[in-house]
Amino acid sequence: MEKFYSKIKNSPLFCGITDEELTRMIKCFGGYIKKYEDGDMIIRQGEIISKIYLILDGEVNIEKETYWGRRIIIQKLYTNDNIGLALVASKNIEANINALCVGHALVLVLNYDKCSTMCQNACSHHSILISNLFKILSKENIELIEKIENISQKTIRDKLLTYLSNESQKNKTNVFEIQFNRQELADYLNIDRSAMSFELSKLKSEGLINYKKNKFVLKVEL
Amino acid sequence: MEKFYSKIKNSPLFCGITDEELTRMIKCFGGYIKKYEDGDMIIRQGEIISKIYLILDGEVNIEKETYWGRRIIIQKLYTNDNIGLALVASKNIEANINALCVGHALVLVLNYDKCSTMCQNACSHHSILISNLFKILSKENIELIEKIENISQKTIRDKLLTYLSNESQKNKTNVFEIQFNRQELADYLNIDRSAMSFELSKLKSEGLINYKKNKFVLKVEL
DNA sequence: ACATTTCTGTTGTAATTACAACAAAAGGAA
DNA sequence: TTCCTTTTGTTGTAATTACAACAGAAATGT
Repeated sequence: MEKFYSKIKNSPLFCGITDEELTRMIKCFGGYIKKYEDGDMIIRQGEIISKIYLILDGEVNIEKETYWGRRIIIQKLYTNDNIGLALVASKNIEANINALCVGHALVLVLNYDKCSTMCQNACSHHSILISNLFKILSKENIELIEKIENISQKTIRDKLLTYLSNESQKNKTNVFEIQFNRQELADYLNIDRSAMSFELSKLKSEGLINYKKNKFVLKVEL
Repeated sequence: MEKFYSKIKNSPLFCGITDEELTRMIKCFGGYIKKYEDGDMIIRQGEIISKIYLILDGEVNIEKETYWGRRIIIQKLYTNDNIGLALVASKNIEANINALCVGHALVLVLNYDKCSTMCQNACSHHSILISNLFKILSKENIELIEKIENISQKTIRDKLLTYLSNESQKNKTNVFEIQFNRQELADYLNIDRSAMSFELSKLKSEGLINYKKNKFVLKVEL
């Protein structure tokens, strides 16, 4: 556990918390590290979540399956991201998503219940943590709205251009790498993969974009 | 202002805060009440937001306009909801949405900056407030994911059935009223209004649903 | 190197949708 | 009531998409 402290300390979750406090907090939270393998479900739709999950290493997809069996990718999470954070605040709400491990992953698991009941006002660090939770959720909120923008476009072409434009802005350059492979991108934008590939080719042949594998160049500004 | 205290006190934002504390807080936050009329922009895309907006009365649409001029309705807010809460946490982020008043509205405006800088550790109520902010954002987060589920369905029919099913679950009955008129619902689900009307008629004729104006009966379970 | 698997691109067709134009219904104001 | 406006429903057509089936490229293992 101790060898991860430097990593944990640098996460947004524990931002502003000193080393000594961190040690106390992890004990107080009953924190432990869990290893996940490819395809493992970290959170399953319908579960009640009372733990905070912090990704120390690896990649996690937040997904949903439609009634008709299609996969929806809500978002992709990486190191320093929290999994299903919004679910811990409301104690009686069932998870509305699945969290799936992609490849290997290391996750710090904290018992939020323990904290929120035990140290209500006792621990000085508790208020820092809640403040961090607020900031993290804010960021996630803004990202979800961006995703809504991406998938709300009318045509495949518009979805791609909006998505690429948003990625370009986030990377602050028109040359960037995207996080999804083609199938994942299609499941993120809710479109057919082959139709998407076709449209990508068309955009390339028209000179609006260029790409090779996951490296993209956006040659137009929206 | 005083006459709104009972209303303000019952909002999730000030949940768990006593009357005396409330008075102090509103003063400390530089709180005031603002009136908006139909079509007024409460938050405009691109603005830096440092205020907390609490709807005391009325209806507010969170919208976005696409590059190609279509309207996207992200969500609809009512009394006790906060407008653009996620935007205040990150001080340098531009608003990614518009907040439009629908009809008349009364909004309590609080200066979050003032609070977060002045009473960092001084006010006991500050930590309660942050904790409330976390809970509110969590709920909003879950609602955004639900919206993503709704609009991620493949066909108009699936979008409608998923949306109505989710509404039915939230209302805990299969007879319920929806918040949108037809055009708004179409802009929420990102589909053409007339095509949606057509599909609604079809669903009704097939006996899967019934409706009259905004009153719906869902006769199937997804 | 080879074989095998996974990922990506291409094409044709049937299904679905957007759009426009219009009709019908509902609601408000005089 | 009548007129006018807004909202909702209907229909035909052109555009877009999903889907299936396949081909080619890239990655992986032996």
